[in-house]
Amino acid sequence: MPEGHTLHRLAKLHRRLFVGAPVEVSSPQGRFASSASLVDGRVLKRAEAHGKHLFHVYGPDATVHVHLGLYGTFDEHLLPAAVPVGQVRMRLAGRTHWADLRGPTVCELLTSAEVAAVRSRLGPDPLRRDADPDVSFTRISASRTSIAVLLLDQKVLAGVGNVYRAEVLFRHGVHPLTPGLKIDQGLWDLMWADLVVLMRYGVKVGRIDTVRPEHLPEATGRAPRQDRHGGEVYVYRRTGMPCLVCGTPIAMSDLAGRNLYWCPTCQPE
DNA sequence: GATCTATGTAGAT
DNA sequence: TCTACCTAGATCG
Repeated sequence: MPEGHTLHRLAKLHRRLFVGAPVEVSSPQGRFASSASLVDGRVLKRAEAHGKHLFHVYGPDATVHVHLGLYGTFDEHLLPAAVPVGQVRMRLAGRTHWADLRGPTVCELLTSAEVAAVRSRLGPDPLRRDADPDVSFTRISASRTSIAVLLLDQKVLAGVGNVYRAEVLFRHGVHPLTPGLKIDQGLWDLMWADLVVLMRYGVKVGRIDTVRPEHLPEATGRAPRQDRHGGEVYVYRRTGMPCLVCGTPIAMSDLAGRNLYWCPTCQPE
């Protein structure tokens, strides 16, 4: 379930469970074994997220960089640790809890300079206090590329994935193929502020809910709950189902290899 | 049990 | 624009 909120939630959880104490780090699967041995037993200093990237900082020259990709997962449990099941890339064991990482796109040990290089390729993250939405707007307003593609470009802004993209475009009545340069500053400021609210909520509850109460199926009697991703949304994966606002069937198409969902009536061209 | 699909990205073409 | 990566839940039969 990895959009930015998932990684920030993990960072928060790992701060609580592991930061400030020595951590046993291993790689039952073996693919991370040599790096794990370099941080095994050291005190975890910080855990933080930038966009969809997670960083476990052990020292100035030892940070574990994790990207979950499409199917990576972390799971955390109370000690004692169980025998590893399946392909566990990295296992952490602290004073009270242990955690397993499976299926990440990236799990690597970096120096602080390498971390800086990774982060320099990321745009502002709506979930970080240091984020400047104008940096995103500068790129968006200079681009003929569609806003739907720009929202997934992690250099433009970091942390938004396919669900938040679809939902924020719906909530602002923006057609996905609108060129970036047609998005004015006022609209972008509203979309950014909305992402901050939606994604902070996602960090808090651990799932993506974007539907206003008055639009919920219970209130409208219009459509059954759509729960495939664990939350309540307007358009994501609701192809052919009636729009919660106007009843028009939700549309889907492929855009740059990703599924795109929108309401043809609420988001006119 | 087999098959399909996906909230992502890098690298090849 | 295409493919590989590599996991789990949903769906099919």
